[in-house]
Amino acid sequence: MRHRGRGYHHGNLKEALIAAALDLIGEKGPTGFTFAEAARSAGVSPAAPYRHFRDRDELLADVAKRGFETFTNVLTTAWDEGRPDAQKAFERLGRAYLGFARKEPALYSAMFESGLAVAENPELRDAGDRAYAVLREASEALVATMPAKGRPPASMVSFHVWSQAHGIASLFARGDEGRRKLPMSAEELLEAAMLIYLRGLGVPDV
Amino acid sequence: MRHRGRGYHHGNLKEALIAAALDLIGEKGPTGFTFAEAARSAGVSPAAPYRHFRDRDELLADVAKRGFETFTNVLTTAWDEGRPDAQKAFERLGRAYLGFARKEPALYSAMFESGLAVAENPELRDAGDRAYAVLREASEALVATMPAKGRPPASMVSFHVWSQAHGIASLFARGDEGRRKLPMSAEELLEAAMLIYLRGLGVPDV
DNA sequence: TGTACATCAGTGAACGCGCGTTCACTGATGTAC
DNA sequence: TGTACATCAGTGAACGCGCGTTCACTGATGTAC
Repeated sequence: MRHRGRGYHHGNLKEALIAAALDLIGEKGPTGFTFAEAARSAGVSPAAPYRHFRDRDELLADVAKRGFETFTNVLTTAWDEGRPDAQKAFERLGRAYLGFARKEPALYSAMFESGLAVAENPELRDAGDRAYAVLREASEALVATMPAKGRPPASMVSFHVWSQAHGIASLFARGDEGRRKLPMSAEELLEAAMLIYLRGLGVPDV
Repeated sequence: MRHRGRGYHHGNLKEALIAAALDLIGEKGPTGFTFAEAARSAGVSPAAPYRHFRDRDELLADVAKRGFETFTNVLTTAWDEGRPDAQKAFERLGRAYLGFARKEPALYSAMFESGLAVAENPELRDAGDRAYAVLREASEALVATMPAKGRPPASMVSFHVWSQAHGIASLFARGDEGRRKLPMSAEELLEAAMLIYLRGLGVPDV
């Protein structure tokens, strides 16, 4: 874990490469970063990254995996086991979702717009599943506040929430130039959508 | 408009380049296509495209613009001026949205995931605005079926619908390997979301 | 504590490749008279 | 109708560039005895 001096050995190259990739993705999008440039900005020869990653895609997948892990943490914290009540926690969850997309555009695009075949990579898929599991858990808790009769399936609710949040994030809350203009904040838009949706579900006291 | 023979002059190179770009985008995503390859697959020297496009981005923008135009037509046809009633037409509109994303993944990704700064390009922005205008018009018609008291703003409704449809399209209905698995069809998911949302709005007879 | 040695994580030079772009050019087409 | 000429849309060779990747190598580190 030494960094100073930087003699022949870097000491922390793997992390440095991931950090560099993150910067580059932030600047040019997930397809715009190159292995060679990541090496250069880590101050290392172009052959060095091969000691840590088979190829460019493996590095990108690693970034996406960390993205999902961070995302899971952010969402879990926001959900906070549904305290003080499912609806309040749900609203926090939505804000946290957008906040992540906005503050970590590089991670978000590596996770959702990099063209990586998430389903083919077990580690990546698991990391993604764990993030989704938080939305799923929250949806279950929310559905449970409804009268047992006529409860919608929690899986459907979770997919609705996910795609609504993702749609708003990628159209209106992305951190780059692809963002569309909106006459309100993305957070307000999502919150309104969630309120209307929950009322439509018949969740009490919305 | 001659095509046969293909002597010294191609006769229709601009269109051929756009078609080639579309194929390449479909294969490798909007960032994966190159000017040179488009020229090659149009059967023309690498310098030829410069007679028709300033650079790669201008070609990409042209593809995206055509995408928005086609999209506008598809949505307009589906909406059919709200016949036979706003709700039925609205449902058709949603299906048409997903159908377009599914059938034309190359166009869809050029339009929404190419990293083009749509706002900076007037032609592109106008084309995008025209597509959005269809959603907006439909939202207005829908809102108009509600009692005047407590009508939600049509603009908000249109943004909700757009982002919900876009979220489902880009997570679950895309035509490439980035697609997530879903225990139902994307169309069913969107339709359910719209029904719940409309009920939440208080649209009568949902 | 010292030494020999295995292992690890870098180097740097080299390669082939495809891309974007420019250039002087040339064949085909359209038009004025 | 024919001819001269301007214009247009291509050619193909060339360039510099950065990338991905391989290779034999070497400096640093850790460990067995």
